[in-house]
Amino acid sequence: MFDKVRVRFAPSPTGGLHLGGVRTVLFNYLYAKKYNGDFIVRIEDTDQGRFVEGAEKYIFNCLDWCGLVPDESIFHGGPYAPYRQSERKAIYRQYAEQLLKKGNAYYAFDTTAELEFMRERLKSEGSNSLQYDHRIRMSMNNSLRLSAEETKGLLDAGTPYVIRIKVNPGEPVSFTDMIRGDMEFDTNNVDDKVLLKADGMPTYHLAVVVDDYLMKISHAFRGEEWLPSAPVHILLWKYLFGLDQMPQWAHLPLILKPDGNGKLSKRDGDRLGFPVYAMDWTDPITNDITKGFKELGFLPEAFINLLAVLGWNDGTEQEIFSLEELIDKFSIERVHKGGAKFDFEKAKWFNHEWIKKLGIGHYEGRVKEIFEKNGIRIADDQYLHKVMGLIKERCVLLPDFYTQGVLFFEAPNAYDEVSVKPKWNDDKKSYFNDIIELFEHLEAWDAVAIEEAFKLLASQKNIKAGELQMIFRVMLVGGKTGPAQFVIAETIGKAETIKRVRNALEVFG
RNA sequence: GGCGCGUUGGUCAAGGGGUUAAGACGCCUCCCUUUCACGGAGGAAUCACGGGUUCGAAUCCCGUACGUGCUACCA
Repeated sequence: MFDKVRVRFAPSPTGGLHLGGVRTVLFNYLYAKKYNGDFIVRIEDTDQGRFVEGAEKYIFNCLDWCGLVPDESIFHGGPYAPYRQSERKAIYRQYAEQLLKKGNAYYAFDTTAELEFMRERLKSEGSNSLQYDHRIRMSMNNSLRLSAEETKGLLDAGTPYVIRIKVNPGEPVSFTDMIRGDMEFDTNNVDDKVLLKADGMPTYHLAVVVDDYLMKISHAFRGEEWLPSAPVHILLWKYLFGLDQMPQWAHLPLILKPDGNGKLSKRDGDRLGFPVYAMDWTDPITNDITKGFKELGFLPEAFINLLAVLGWNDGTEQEIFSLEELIDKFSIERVHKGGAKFDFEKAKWFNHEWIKKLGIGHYEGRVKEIFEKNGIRIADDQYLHKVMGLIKERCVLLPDFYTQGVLFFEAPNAYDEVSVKPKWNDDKKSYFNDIIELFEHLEAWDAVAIEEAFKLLASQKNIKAGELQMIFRVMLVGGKTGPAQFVIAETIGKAETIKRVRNALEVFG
């Protein structure tokens, strides 16, 4: 039926790109690439009222950062252009008219007020259904109830109208969802959805079906929130192109907020202190910035990984997957049916793992930027590289390289005196005065040699080396943190080590 | 309210009639290290509930509860 796997991601350019959105892209992408298929990005901007400046470009930046490169899109071109629905407006009308002609759709002239009135009436009658459907359409202002002349008259007079699908009650609708299995719907409670709006733009329902057909989409994976309107799409496929042309569906589970219940939203992230968007999003009107995973210091490899295993696993104990491995191992059938709560702690764990796993070169540039943003000029890239190697296993997010690594660039300006004071005495003071001299004459300046000299002097002076080491550490970095103190000394160099010991000596008295 | 979808530790989850019900995150204890982290060894903690079916149910069926999604000329 389809000679090639073709999937699409169809975002609306209305703001930041949500975690759930990225995961939807990811699952589509993985499936397509697994079968050497195409990944298409189509912009669903049929609601001009919600259009947000800059959102399009932003979405592609996010995809780019994630490494999920489209084969066809508004920016990548392709044989089925245009890929922006607002530019395809005329196409949809054609199909709406075809539906009209076949009797599967009708004109509706009801005003907003009339629709509201209808719902009020239904509510007061105690009806369970407030929908515009077969139960009430013959009492509404549409071409089904009106005579042909009346309809023509309204049309000729330029009366605003929409085109609605005519859903026949009792018509069987079913499809096989690749995740949920066989699905059946009762068209008795499917409403006559608007297909073409008064402004001539299609609604999502018409647009997806038409574009999926025209763009030869073979598999359509989308969020679970679309399940209730799936029967409308199936019907449209049936009326317009035939069910044998329809893509295979899969409805992905939702990503839920970590506390309580409900779909994860931007607000939850703000409230709980973690990002929900892939990258920083600046609202063009309010200029409010919403934090993204990237800017918080996530690696794209980790971001992709954590999203992939939220609702999917390969059945083994493996948790760390590269994009290539995911393409190899992904199977849509193994995606869960139930939603998953997002756990930021686990998300950070993935990033930690990827920082350790990846070569420093993968993120060195970003770390350098972070240092410079914090006012530390990196004159020597080699040195930064070396420092990063020393601290990478203790960094969870990229900015941790700064907090863990500043000590290699700047002497401490405060000391953990609470730890040092109880152990500080004249013997120790003289020890450190002597060690300075010893260091100055040390030939080889490496961790092993430094440690040997350090311990030798300790035993000569009959002081426990352990206590001295702690103090030495505080002298070098200000607190009880960081890698092995002799390694620090080696790295910052002889002159700097001596300088820091001298400084500390003055403070400790 | 109606309709849909779902429900294995706190979280992610394996498992699909017979298991001591994996593993991971987080938490706790210990070891390593006189720092922190990494690493290692342990620990606490689970099949929503009620009925069936069956020799046997986390697994199959039916209810109930709970959650969630949709119910727009938004996607």
